[in-house]
Amino acid sequence: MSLLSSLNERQREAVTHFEGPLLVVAGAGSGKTRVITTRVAYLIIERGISPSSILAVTFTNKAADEMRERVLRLLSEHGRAVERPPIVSTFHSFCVRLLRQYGEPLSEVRPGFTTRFGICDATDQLALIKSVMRSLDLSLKDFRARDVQSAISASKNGRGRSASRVRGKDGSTLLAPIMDAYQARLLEMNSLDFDDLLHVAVRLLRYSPAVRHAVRERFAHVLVDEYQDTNRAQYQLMRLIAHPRNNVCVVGDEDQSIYSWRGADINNILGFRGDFPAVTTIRLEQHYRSTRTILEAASAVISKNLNRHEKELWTDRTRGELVRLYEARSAIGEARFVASSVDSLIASDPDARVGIFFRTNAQSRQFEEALKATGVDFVVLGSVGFYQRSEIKDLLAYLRVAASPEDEVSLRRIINVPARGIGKITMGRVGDHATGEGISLWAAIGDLIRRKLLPRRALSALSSFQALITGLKEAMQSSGIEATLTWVAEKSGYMEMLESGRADDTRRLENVRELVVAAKEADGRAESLLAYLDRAALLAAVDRDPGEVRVLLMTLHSAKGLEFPTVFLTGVEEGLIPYSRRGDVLPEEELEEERRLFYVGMTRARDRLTLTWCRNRGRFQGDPQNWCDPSSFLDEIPAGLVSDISRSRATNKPWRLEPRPETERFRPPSNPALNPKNTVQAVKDFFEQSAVPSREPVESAPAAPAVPSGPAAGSAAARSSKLWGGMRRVHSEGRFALGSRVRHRKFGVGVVRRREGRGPGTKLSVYFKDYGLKRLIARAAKLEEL
DNA sequence: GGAAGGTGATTTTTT
DNA sequence: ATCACCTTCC
Repeated sequence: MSLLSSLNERQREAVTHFEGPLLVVAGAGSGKTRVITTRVAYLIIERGISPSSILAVTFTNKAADEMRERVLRLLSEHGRAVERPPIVSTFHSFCVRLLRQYGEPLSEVRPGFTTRFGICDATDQLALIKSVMRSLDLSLKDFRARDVQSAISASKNGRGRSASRVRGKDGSTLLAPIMDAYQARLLEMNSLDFDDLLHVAVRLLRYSPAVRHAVRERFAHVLVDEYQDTNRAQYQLMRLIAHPRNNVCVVGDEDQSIYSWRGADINNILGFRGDFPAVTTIRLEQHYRSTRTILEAASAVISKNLNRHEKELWTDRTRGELVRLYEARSAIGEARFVASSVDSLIASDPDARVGIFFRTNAQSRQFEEALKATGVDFVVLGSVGFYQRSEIKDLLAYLRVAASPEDEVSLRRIINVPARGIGKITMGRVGDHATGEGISLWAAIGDLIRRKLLPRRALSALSSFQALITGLKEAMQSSGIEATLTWVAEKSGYMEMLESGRADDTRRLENVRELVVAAKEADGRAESLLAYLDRAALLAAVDRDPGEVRVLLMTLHSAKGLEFPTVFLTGVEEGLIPYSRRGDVLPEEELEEERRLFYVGMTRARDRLTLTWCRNRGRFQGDPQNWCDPSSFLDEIPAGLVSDISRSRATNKPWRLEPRPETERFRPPSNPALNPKNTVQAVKDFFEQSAVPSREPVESAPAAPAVPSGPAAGSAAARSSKLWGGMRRVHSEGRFALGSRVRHRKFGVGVVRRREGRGPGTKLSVYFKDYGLKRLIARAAKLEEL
């Protein structure tokens, strides 16, 4: 069978275009990935391009893996075995390879740079920012490290937007000094953060003619998937590599651009023609995925965006079922509805695959619990990534420190984990010494020990740490990754800490075991330690393989690029805008991005799409600011395409709380002529004129005993009504019979109501008469039986 | 000085 | 759930 036979005419054009720039505007479900993979195979088979001189970049490791696999399958189907396959990778991992292989000349312009640089991931970055802020005598209370982090990223990507958010109480902007110090620290420890990977790669290509030449010689064709999500640095990189042949093929869809907060610049796609005047543009407008109903509903939503090319997707698929709407009373009700629907669906259809989408990772928990209760097998993509979990990062940090002791972030991370007597004060002194002598922390430790400049106790603690790392280095020389890892987990006392710890550490122990398995696999591939650490740093949770499981939970962001016969798009009230932005006025740009996100979610569905929401969500229940109603984007879908809203029986009961008055909600002006800048002003005026919705006290308390007494109504404390008696869960050293009375040092007398597990770390649910319903007690409680 | 316990605040999306 | 910061105990 010919490579091209299953393609439509437009797709074939895109595949067979040979030299010169090519822009493929590929709407959702128009066969984008198929075009790009077939094109790679076509270039190799029909045009005789050497596989290894083709570079294809995507945004996620998952997409890269899939593309690589599909290309190789196509090649083998057409009887073409390849020794050196095309390079299919993410921008970031491509940059790492580039810098490790060709990076040497950079040491001339970037002092201290070597090709053994470390990678500073988001968590490391946050830790480093906090450490920098402390050394600048800035309290974390005055500035939020997260804000600084996004401001640094925004600034590196040429967007000053969030810089203004970083202000002290006096209104001063202190971003510049923090950034300078942060960048200096990265340089000192020869580390690159995610943004740097891109920028430094660009810098390398600009600086070194030899490298530039070599890379351009190497890659005859460059292909970029999800082009609408490229930021400036990625764009520059692409141009630098493709120049001067400009054999560059970009495939994208501005309607699916959902990463502007990461610096993705929609103008890269809207303005591609300006940069490559000779470009051939091909539009893929035939939609293969969804039923006509789903496609029309999604198109109706996205057509409200102003900042886009007119584009009309069409399909010859049948109308199919209406888009279903479901309103639950609470988040739990929503989750139960989804779970029971999924349950009956997969019971009746053995081939059913279901995607459950939500806006934020935190929202997945309710669905996990409901699915578990129903007995449905599922996999959660994302949430806290395996390689981001603290126990995993801790152990990898040991390896990093041994591989390069200058890695200050990793050093600080593990120097006192498990606790070995090196506290804040000692570390402060070590830090001062390092700064004073102009040496690294690791060198400072050695120096302090040699010259005996600290109290004896601190010195001996530091010495034992130093000995541990030295021992680790030796272990690393002589054995594989798995053995090294096991060695350090034992010798550092880390395993002991987890094993002797509380009940909630069993999960961590399992994770450590999983890490050891991963290390074993890396050994099996004869991977170097450095390569292993690179991969761990760049691997997001989303990239884990779901295997054969048919029900997948994920955020809308990680849903891009996937498709499911059945999709539940949840939490659509307020048009998906997350809690933290509720009540904020979104600038038009951000509103459009929310709409694109909604669009991405809808167009993942092949046959069945259900939109769900609830009126009262999670811990914000009862807060008038967070009463929800399904408006915004839902209103934009023509009525003929959606079912009537169905509600749970509970929901049909009268509301305990009044819905939020309609007049207090801001609707962005829909006049296309309106300048975004004026819009901001219009928004301000709106809130000046109408009374700003206030956080008035809640009249009826949530379903619970009345509040006996408490702080002023309207405050956070009053909203959560925390002075009830209630069930506490405590981890206990001893075993207590159900119903027995116990005394807690602080909470007084309580009754054991439930017991989970046995032995040390037994979880007890204890009813204390006068304890606030604020949180579970996770630490071992000292209980005595009465 | 360090460790451990306790308290209140905070939480978008990802390489 | 996790973090910063405080108190208390050693």
